[in-house]
This record gives sequence, structure tokens and C-alpha cells, in this order.
Amino acid sequence: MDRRDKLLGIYSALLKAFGHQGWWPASSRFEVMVGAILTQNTAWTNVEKAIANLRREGLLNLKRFDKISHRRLAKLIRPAGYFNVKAKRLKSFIHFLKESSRGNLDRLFHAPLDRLRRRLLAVHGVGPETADSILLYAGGKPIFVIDAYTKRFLIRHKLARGNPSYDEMQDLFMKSLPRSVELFKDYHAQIVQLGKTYCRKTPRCMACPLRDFKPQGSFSSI
DNA sequence: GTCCAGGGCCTAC
DNA sequence: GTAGGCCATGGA
Repeated sequence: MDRRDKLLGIYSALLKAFGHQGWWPASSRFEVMVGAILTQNTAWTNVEKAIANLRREGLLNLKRFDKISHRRLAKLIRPAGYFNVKAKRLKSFIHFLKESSRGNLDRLFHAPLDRLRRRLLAVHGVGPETADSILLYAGGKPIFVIDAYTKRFLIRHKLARGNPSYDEMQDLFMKSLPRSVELFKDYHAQIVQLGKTYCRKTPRCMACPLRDFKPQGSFSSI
């Protein structure tokens, strides 16, 4: 079984077990981008509380978000943790949106993928995972998101070993899978669901939808 | 009380 | 280029 078949087989098994995940859970592209920064190293349940605060205050749009003070923003996003760090990062991101496209998201995402990714990575507080989450889930760009769940998944299923870099892991998916935005979106969401449900505390659980994919087969080097 | 969550920045070496 | 410290809340 080559890597493409194994990855597609795993996706098929996850989809059957969990159903479509419908990611990203947000009502606008702006909310996706705010959520992508708020969820850095943070449980999504805590991000939801912060998003709810911002929504209640009518701040989930660029114009109103831009006017809020650091102090008030930090207070509203407090449940998401690292609130001082994230308030600063959100402000930097809003500044980027204004400077790059005057807040016009259609114009922002009209840019070529590689160029836009480089510009996002230049924003303070936007690293590879956050940039790719924004590109895929807000921009509808075909790029695969790598996170801590994905890294554990790849190592556990012998698709990677050692300490693979972000780019290596991303290449592994993108060079093997069809270039489909919907597949990339749902595959990442399925991996997170798998990690939350089975693979963190009970890696050998016989109810795991991937039990038939475990250690069998040869190692696929990156 | 301890551990961890849908990271990224900064500094030291 | 990479290892380690730092940022912080809330649920298990």
C-alpha cells in the first residue's frame, strides 16, 4: 500500500466513524481568523467563551474590532488564556488586514497562495499553523494544516518518525493527496477529532477507527 | 493538586 | 537551527 492509498484509506475510515466535521466552526471569515489566533495552544472550549464575548459586544467585524483598546480586548478574550499576548497578536493582525487590503477579504484572498502565505507569516503572532488555518478555512486555499494532533498521528501511524518539521509534514500530505480544499479541510478536522476521542489517553483502544491501520506495513520516510 | 489544550516569540548556545 | 522559557485560562 503506497502512502496515497494509506492516507486515503485512513481518511475513509475516519469519515465513516465520525462523519463530516464541518470545519471551521464560525459564521464568517473574520471570525475564522480571530479564532485561529485565539486557539493557539488553547482548548477550543475556552476559545468559544472568548468568541462569545466578542460577539456579544458586536466586535466580530474589522471596523469595530479596530477601535477597541488593548485593555478591553484583553479582558474580553481572557477565557482563551494568554490574553495579553493574544490581544497584541490580534491587533497586529488587524493592522495587517488594513494595510494589505483595506480590510477587503475578497481582495486579500485573491492574492496567489505562496505570496499570501509569506505575508501572513510576516505578521507578529502568525506562525505556520495559524497562517495555514487562515488560508484554508477562511480563504478556501488548498493548503494542509499541521498541528500537534497531526504530528502525533503521523508518528503513531508510522508515516513519519523522529522530529519532523512542519514543512516536511505538510509536504507529506500535499504531495500524496489530491489537491482538494474540501478534503484538506475535513481531513485535518478528522485528525483532531481522532486525537480528542482516542489517541491521547488510549492509543491502543480497540474501538479506534484506525485499529486496522496500526503498525502494519512499512515505514514511509519523509 | 497536576496535566494539558487546534502555537509562536524570544533568547541563548 | 534548535532547545528551553514564557505566556494563562479552564476542564479532566
